[in-house]
Amino acid sequence: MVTDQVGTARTPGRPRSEKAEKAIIEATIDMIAEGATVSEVSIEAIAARAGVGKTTIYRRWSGKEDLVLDALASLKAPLPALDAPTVRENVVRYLAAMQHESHNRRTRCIMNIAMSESERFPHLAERFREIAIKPRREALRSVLQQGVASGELRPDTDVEVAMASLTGAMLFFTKWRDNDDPLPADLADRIADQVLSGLRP
Amino acid sequence: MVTDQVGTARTPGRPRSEKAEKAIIEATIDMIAEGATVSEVSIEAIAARAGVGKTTIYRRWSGKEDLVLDALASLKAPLPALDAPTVRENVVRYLAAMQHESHNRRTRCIMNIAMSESERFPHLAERFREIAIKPRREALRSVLQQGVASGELRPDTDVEVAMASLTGAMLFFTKWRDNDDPLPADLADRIADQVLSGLRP
DNA sequence: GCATTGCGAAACTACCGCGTATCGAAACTT
DNA sequence: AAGTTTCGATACGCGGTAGTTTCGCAATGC
Repeated sequence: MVTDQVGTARTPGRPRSEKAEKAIIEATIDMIAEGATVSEVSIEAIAARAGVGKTTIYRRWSGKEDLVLDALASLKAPLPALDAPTVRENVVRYLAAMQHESHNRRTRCIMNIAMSESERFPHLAERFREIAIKPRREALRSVLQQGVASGELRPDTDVEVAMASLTGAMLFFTKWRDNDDPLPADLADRIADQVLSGLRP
Repeated sequence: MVTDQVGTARTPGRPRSEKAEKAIIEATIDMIAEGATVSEVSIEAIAARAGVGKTTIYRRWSGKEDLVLDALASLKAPLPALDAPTVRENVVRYLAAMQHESHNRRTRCIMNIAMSESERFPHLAERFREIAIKPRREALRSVLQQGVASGELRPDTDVEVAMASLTGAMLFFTKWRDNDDPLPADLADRIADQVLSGLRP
């Protein structure tokens, strides 16, 4: 946004506070991560939580959607390294990362929006998948496709269905399990092994 | 609520309109099915849509949450008949029903609440799983357990992981596919076959 | 007929969020 | 020192919703 062009004359007057800007974005992300809908997050609440005047928000963003969009752009999901020699090991890493990050603040934020707001804020949701979802899917897709190419997976494997089975299973556990028991530590292994080996004898 | 005790003296005055009551519940369900959050559904909007005065609503329910709870209780999800001879066929029926009902009004309502509101309205979400989710899960669990007992599935099958892989995969397609292409008609078969057979050669 | 209760509509108070405007103070450039 | 811009705080008008009350009318039992 603000380009501190080196050597160029700075604008006169008090410079905008980076600290305030960060506090605003942090507050926004926090509230969404805590389960608030985009509709429910109010500019007033963000301002209060960030210890900032509303003016400071409106000076930077035109409205709520604009702010949320910027806040989301600041979320960069680190991908796990999928460079293990076997497909199984890479899949386990991927699933374990999913499980581990299901407690993460940013990840919860991502999940909440991706799952709930796609109908109400299609523009937001789309941009959002581009940033947070797509890279991960493509990494997993690549792992599976290489597995097919190398013969480690069956040649007639439907990669899309395989991805859905693996990630869908982990999502199922992390988001919709009935009880509140902690998930088993080896859940990623169990899902990977069972999907890879199948259910039939 | 109202107990028309047979033989007992009816209360004097005009009886409450069943038609109005149904219209109110229908309106509530419709709005949630169309993607509205519980927070976003307003009593005023419900009254307007049902062609009813607000008084008529407050005379019956104490508030929004109370009303939504009753509305949800009226949703009875019909289970597909899982009496086919093979596990595969029963699984396909189950998944096909999921896919088919992903367009259904009531089902969308169920999904929206189960996925989005669990953190904000835990009481609501819990009662809700009891009504709508649990019976289905148990039906599928039973199918898989019988498959293990009969030897059609491996004896070391992890039934919970298997359920997650199957239903998670279908959910993945019906709720989070990237594009808007129609889903393949044989999606249920493909998921079932691949999860049953596994990915390995 | 009369009392009682429910009906839809409307008005009412109370509250909350939006987006704007204004304030005195603070942080910069020149 | 003068001028400019941002700061946080506060107040404003507007619109929307909650929940209550009042109105005139409809439906029932006695």
